[in-house]
Amino acid sequence: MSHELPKAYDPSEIEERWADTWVRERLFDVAADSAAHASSASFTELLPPPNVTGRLHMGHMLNHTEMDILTRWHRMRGDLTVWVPGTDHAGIATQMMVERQLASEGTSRESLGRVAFEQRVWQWKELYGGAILDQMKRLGASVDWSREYFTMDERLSRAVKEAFVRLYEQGLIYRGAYIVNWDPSAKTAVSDLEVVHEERAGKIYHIRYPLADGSGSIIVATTRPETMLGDTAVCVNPADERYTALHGKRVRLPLSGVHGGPDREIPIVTDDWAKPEFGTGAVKVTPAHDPNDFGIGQRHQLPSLSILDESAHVALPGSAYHGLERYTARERILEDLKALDLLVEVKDHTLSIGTSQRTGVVIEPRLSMQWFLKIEPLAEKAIRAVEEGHIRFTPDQYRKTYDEWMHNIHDWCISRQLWWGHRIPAWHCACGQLTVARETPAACAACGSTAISQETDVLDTWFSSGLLPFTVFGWPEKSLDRDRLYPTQLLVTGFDILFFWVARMIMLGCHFMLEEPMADGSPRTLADSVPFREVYIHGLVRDADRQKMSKTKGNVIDPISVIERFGTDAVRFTLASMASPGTDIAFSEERTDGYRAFANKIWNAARFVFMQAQRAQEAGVAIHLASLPAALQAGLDEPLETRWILTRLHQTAGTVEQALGNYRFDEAANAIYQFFWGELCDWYIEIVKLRLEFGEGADLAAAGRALHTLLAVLEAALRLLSPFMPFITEEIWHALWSLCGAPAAPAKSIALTRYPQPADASADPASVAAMEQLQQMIVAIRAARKESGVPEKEAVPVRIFGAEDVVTLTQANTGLLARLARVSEVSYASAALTGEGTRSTAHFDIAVVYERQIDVAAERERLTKELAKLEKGLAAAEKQLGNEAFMAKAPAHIIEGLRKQSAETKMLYDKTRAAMDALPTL
RNA sequence: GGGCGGUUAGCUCAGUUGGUUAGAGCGCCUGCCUUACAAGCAGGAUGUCGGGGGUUCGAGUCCCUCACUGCCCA
Repeated sequence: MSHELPKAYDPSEIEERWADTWVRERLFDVAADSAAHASSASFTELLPPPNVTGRLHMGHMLNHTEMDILTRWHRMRGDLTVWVPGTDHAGIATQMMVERQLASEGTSRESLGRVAFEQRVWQWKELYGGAILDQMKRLGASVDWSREYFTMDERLSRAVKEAFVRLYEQGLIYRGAYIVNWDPSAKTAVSDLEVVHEERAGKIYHIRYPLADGSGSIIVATTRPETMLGDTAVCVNPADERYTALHGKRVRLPLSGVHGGPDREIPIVTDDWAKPEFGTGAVKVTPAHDPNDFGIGQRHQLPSLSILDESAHVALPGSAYHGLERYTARERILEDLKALDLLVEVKDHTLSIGTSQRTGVVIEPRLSMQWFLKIEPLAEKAIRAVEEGHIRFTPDQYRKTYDEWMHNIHDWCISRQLWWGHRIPAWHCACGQLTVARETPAACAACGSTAISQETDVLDTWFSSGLLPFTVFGWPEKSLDRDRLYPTQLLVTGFDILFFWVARMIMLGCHFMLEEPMADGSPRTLADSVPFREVYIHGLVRDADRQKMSKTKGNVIDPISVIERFGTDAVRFTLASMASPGTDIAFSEERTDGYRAFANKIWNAARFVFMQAQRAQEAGVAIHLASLPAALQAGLDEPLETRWILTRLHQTAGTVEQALGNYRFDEAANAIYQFFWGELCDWYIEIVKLRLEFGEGADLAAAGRALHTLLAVLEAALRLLSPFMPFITEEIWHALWSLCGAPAAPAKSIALTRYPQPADASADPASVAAMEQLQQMIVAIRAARKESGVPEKEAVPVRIFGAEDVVTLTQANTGLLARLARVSEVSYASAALTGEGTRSTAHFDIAVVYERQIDVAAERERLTKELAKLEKGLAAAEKQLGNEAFMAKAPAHIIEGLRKQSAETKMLYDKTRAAMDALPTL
């Protein structure tokens, strides 16, 4: 009993079934020892770990589609292929999520306490953390689930601790009070990268500060008047002559008195940072709340006065503003300044404001004690790794972006004041000693006190994810995985995490792995220390109008819902076909609909082939599926269409091979699309119908050969397509192998078969030229028929004029002309054909013999247009050929080509002219 | 302010080191239910390659400039 495909293509049923099967059968797991012994090339990829709180969006879908195409391609080429999935604990995001949940229950993390809160987050993770990976399975991602990780896993946590301690021991981690970006909502420091700068309309205020000696005043300009409570100086440019007389004087800072005491006196200092042309040329200096002012403060030994607490409320006991939120404080201060007549001017001003990437609130620069990673020694190696070509970027332009950033990098603030994350392995003692250790110490290393407490800060999430390329393979332990799978081959990601993640992995990978010997014990070079050898950066998925998707705009496309409507295969193919390196993707449903139609086309082509196989078997023709590889090799005695389709398969495999090697998903997808639909379905299947004659007296041997070619080409085309459309190809492929009732497919999955290589199919370039000639002729006849008003079904006689090769070709393929162009009879003319119902090319003329009148006016219009076009081409060619410089300098093949083309154009022009003249005048 | 892209058919995009008369999909127009597929088949229309200048025998492709537009960094 042969496997029958249902008449209707229904992706949802097929896809869910196979997605489950692939995971259940663990098809893409690679055992560690098989990895060690494999002699083939390895292809390892790390999935950019989605946040455990995440939901799949179109960006993931693009990323996963591209990675999966490459993974499946490499696997089918026989490489040792490992794609490692996992999720990121996502410090702030997850903590916020759980805190929100707690709030809805009327409680908070503070009332729960740290330990209980952490437990609560783990519970949350167990319940909801798998959502995004479940969604991934629906995409068909062929990952190695046996290697799945979570960044807070015991094993990875140990590695994180080890990395931290080593960096500390190497003097690369230090702790200190600096101005950091403070998120007053999450109440934690964040790194420079987590601050999003945006332009906002604001105001600049000119405020008069009276001189302490009563001799006058100085006017400072500021966009943040509330910070004046923390001013410890006023600064002017030393070269600014307006203020020379004030150098060294002091001002009395308005509103700064506490407990009814006097206002503070602060000095006027000179520093180049004050720009004479900005505002009044005099700026207030608030070292505790502005990074630039902090610099001035350090240069002039000014005190730092913190006046805002961790939630950005004024913290200045005894002050009238104590306890006010920062913007309320601003209003009150402005009112009071006005009342004192100290607010000189208020002007509109566009200011660049930093907001928190996670919470969206305005970042408050704040002086606080934090842990930093000294970045320059790491950056140096990371720069060199790319410079020396150990890591290649595609598109190449990102190399420059990377380089630029790496050269202007600042120390990385790695501590976060959160409860969810890798807690920093450092212990404080009352004696002031800090103990950094791999294992929890029993006592203070300096004074022996057991009253030590662990640092409350946790590490930036990106610190642990930056280590992943080696920690997932077991670092710091030695392991087979590490020897065999590091460095990974490729990283596929969006540019948005180029700095967050890609750059950090490079720095940390080069730093840590350089110390690790190779599998054979030899020292590792920088080339083998890199976390990956290639980085492919894809664009953004936008909506159909090229708008960025955002929740506020309400134009977010949910991949799962699109998948439900069109099928995963169609969505994958859409993304692949539009994924041209360096460009964003405007995701359109119309286009997706088109690729669902493509899937449907494939489905029906398969149904057709299977029906033919059934017919053949009923007629007693045996089908030998084992002979399919041999059927891809055709001798010159095979029919033209056989040699042609095999040649095209050969060429298409080559195009796809090259395209995928260059990350040209679009070219690869389009080549397969064109081959499958435009050639296999539109031409080959139509032609082969002629051969599939299993009736009485038919040539069953020839029909059997044609059927085997058809089966072989279909089977190869499915393999070619399977990385792009894994589900439908899997379904049809299995159906194909059960055709003869022999249920043994050569593999558990099409994904575990061999990817078609050009040499798998024989190539006969002459067949392509001949076939093109025939195609042109058929198209010409169809057009002429239409123009003469021949009903679709009616067969008509055709006259042909052409050289001997044309005659030979048509004579050998009359059946083909009859079937595809409904030609009842061919006769040959001895002279060029003109007149009604005629079509000409440079090589032949055809005329349909049909008595009905054609639309002379329309025909005249068509010919006129045609003539104009030919004339233009002819003129251009003649001008070129008449150009002595061109003739002298252009390469021979160009000249030759142009000559040939010019001659053909001339011939066609004459024919068209004649056809025009032959039209009856009105 | 510094840097990097983009501008090609109605729409979304290709166009390899400059080389013959610029392509695809969708959409549009016309005719067909030809039993694998109407989610289809066949035929057809559509471009001063953003403007200007330059290099070259030859420019969509290289250079300069202007305009518009997007992004990154400060």
